[in-house]
Amino acid sequence: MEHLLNVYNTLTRRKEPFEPLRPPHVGMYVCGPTVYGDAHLGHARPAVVFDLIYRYLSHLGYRVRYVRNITDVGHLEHDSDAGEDKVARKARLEQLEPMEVAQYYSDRYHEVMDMMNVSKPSIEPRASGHIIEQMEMIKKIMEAGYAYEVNGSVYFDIARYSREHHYGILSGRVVDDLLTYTRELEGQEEKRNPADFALWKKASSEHIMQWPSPWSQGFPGWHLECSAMGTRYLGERFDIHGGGMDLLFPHHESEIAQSMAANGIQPVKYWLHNNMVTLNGQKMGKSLGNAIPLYDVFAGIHQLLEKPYSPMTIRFFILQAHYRGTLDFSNEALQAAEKGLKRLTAALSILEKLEPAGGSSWNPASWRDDCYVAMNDDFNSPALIAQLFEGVRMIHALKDKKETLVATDLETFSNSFRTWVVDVLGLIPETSETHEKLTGGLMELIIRLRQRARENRDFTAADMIRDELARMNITLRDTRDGTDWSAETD
RNA sequence: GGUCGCGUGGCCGAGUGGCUAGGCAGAGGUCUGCAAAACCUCGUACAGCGGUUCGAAUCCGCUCGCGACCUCCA
Repeated sequence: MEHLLNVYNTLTRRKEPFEPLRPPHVGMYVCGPTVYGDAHLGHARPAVVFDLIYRYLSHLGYRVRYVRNITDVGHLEHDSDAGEDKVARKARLEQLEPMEVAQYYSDRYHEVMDMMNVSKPSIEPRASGHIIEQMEMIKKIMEAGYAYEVNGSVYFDIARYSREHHYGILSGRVVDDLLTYTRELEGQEEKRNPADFALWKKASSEHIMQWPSPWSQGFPGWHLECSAMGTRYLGERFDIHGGGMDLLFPHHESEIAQSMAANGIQPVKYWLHNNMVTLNGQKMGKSLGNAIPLYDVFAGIHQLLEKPYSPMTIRFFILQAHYRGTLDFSNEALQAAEKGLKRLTAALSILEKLEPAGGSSWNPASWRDDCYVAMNDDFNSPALIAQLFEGVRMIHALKDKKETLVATDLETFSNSFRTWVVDVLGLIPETSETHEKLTGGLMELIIRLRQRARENRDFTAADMIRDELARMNITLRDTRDGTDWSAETD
């Protein structure tokens, strides 16, 4: 497995050669959605980004176990009703079982992810299904002396932990600052220190989701589920942990602390974080009313959208930016992405029809190598896409016979181009095979009829065919050697 | 206030010491019944001010602007 993949590790704040702990296996854990609402544009980013990483690692030959959790318990609504679970709160409002809500939004999440061709994780564990693992971890942390119980709730003891370990190793926080930071919040009086976080919370009587435990009838703290499920499925130490930058502190920082306390080992070798999404230069947030649900994006029914944007357009748009930079959504930018994607996928079908020549005028292997150079530099998908557009130019040049490739070179180029676009970037015109075959046959017939009309200089008929097809979003292009067609795929 | 990051041509977005990123939009041209596509050519950008250097968008400092996190938001 000779390659030179470098990844930016948040833990060390630098790019490092990627060397898995147990090659060829790679364990990757990514923080998934909290299922109490529909996924919006902000959720699309980590899903697509870590899908890219998963696909690329697999492409390199690694056997990746990709774990992405579903949080269906434990998130507290702190702004209004103190100590109430987000899922529970929504459930009460809609008079549904909490699990019904979680199931509904899980299904909706999966649906939009499928539409964007986001690969399913190898394992998708639910927090509510791993209460036992979480309680076991709390016990270990308590036995090690890093947690204390107050009134049925268990808190992680930051001050104690900081004596032997570095709380802040990931986020760059200074513990002394955290400990002296005296911002008063409700329900803090039980903690020895404001920086301490809950491992287990005693549930109030109206709290719907609760489980029995040695400490109280209650529910686990939020940071715990990822530590417990990551350990369960990937081991005490695994390769990659991903998520949004907003989770860096306190969530991921606390995960490290919990695992260190329970298992005595740094749980993750490479921490990868995707940057945030903005809309028209503005932070995206529910309170600002600009967190557009993906369903609305695909349907184009939001005020801020001029038109619908297809799932593939959103995917492509996300991939056109590097994952560690902020990404700004705007109509102008999305429309540019839409056209660029169209050009890229159109090249894919031209590629299939190319004929080999007697000689090669250039070397596709070096083109392919440049693609690897791009991706090996911390998954630089925008650089890869730039390289693919060079490939598009070449495809057109080959079609026009301005460049040539012998059969073996053409195969190399064709396979490589297709692999990058379809397998690694996951950009795929979503049509079924039989459907494609039928359409192809029909289109061939229509084009032949129109060609006959043109030969008879019956341009009225010829244009009518083209215009009617255009109304069905099918575009005809007359070229020197026949007529091409393409259809919108959204 | 603390920690971290960012500011690139009309828009988006790579690049991190010398060599055209790329996409979209725009202009001109080739092709063409028309159209569309494709192809060719064209903008000489890097927040501001200093400094280091033979040479800086790229390193250093300051200023301005933007953003993330600071108890549960991807």
